[in-house]
Amino acid sequence: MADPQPHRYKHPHPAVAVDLVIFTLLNGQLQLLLIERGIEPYRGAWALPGGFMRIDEDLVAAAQRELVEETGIGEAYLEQVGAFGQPKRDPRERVVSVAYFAILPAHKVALAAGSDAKAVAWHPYSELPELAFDHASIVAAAKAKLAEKVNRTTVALEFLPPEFTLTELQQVFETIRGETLDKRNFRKWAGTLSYIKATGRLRRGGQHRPAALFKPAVKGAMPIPTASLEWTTVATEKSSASEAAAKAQYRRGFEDAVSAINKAFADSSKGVLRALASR
Amino acid sequence: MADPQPHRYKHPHPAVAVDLVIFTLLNGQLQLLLIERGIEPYRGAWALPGGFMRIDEDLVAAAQRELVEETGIGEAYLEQVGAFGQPKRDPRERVVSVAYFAILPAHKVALAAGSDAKAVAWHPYSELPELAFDHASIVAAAKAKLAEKVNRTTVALEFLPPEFTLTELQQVFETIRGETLDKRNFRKWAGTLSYIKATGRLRRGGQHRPAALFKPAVKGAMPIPTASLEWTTVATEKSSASEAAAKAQYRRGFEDAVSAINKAFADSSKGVLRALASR
DNA sequence: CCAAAAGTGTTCAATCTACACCCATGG
DNA sequence: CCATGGGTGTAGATTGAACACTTTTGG
Repeated sequence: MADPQPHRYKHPHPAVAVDLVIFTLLNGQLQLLLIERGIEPYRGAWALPGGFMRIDEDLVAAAQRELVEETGIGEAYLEQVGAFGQPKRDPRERVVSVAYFAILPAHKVALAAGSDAKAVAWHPYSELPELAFDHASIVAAAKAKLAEKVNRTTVALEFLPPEFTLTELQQVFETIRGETLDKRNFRKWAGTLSYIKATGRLRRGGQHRPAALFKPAVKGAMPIPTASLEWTTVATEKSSASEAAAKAQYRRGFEDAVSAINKAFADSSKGVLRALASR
Repeated sequence: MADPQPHRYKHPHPAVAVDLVIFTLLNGQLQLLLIERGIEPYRGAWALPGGFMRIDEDLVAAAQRELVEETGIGEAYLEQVGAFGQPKRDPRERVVSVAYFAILPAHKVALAAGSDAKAVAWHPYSELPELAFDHASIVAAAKAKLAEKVNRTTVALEFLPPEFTLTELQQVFETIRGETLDKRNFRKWAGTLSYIKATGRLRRGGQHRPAALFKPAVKGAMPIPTASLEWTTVATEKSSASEAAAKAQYRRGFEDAVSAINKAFADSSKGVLRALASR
């Protein structure tokens, strides 16, 4: 009863943790949520939010639970990045970590910051501090993953509020791809997308012409292939038929060298968007 | 000492297993290696080869070890598919499984079969039996992964011997993509690939014109992006500079519904090869 | 009337796709 | 000489990429 270590196994078992790479777009920059560690090891270093999987909990449920704990937000795009399991990645105990990446839309980010007593902060992806454990590798893999998917699925919408302008959509692509896109080509291409549609409403903002508002054409957060109308239709049917399975999973990248290759890879792929890059 | 369960933890720990989806091309079909289970649960069912990760062993090392144990082959392309961790996926104990897929070249497959006392057999992907556990999901995810990568990296070469003809290369693409390709377009495209080069030698086989032989242009098994020469060059430099990190990792697909979407996805992506499909 | 972002078309280049016949060999 | 797979080019369609000015609003 009072045994401090009541769980016994014939063979040694590793711990299984879930780490989250939570992306958002803030101030025109791709940012991610980090936690300052209050305990050893790596006390004072920044780390990805995460925690141990419970023994009766699905991996993705653990990721979702962590997301809620850190941000207060339960509805967000969540996708597996992969498993990271080098023996010495955690000096205390053998830990296999399954990384997920999440996307928070900018308009919900206010809620997310400071929901907890711990030191939690958004950091621009381009100016990350040194990270604890192997979290730099995880982040690199998640970013590669994100960059690839944004061109070929609807995940860009996950960064945006329910109504958005084409300029905002363009900024999502520009920020994640890290390059500027030609406005006319972008809008021409956006016009072919079946996953957004005009609301007919306008947003009147600053001292300039009001912008037409768009919204996702499909309800639900399931990111779907972009390219052609047929496929989009197929995917849509499927996704409504299997709402419960709606966590697409994905994994790419490993160490810095490999993720550099992966970056080249993503860029060189004939993504739907490649046409849009301007000089 | 005689404690049958000497490993104790404060919190319950899952077991971590590694499962392998071992692909090859045999008789013009994509096939994968399955093991007939001799013990409960799922006794008599076919399952993916796999086993538990050792406590001091890297995940990928565990995968490699399993690969050698099952096939006797240590050198093969190996890539992470992702982590599968539903609570009830193994009825005995909580098991989180990290799946890898491997590619064996046809000319080594003879070695692979029957290397063990267990019932081991190649099964065509198109006629798989019922699989134990959630292995059907794992296989679907691995296949989606494979189909996507074959269009955008050099993994096709992993199916082939060190020297091969363009027809053989075309068959790899056709088999994995599940469609026939136009010979002239394929060869035109293959001519632009920087990752293969002609050996100058010929293979004289049946009663027909001899075929020119090609070989991989880059040594080492690291699969690299295809699209443009620049990127290929970059990737090549990187890959030789980081031989140790040469296990690219990747994960996509989850359950049948999602992997169906993923299939649509892969097909709809403007892959390098799309031009080659004939009616 | 001025600043600021929204919005809009055309042209040229590159790649995609479809399609049919001759070639070299072994038997 | 014939059966078999190896090998080759071209034209039309589609998509990619570059490029600059007008419109509408708020202040």
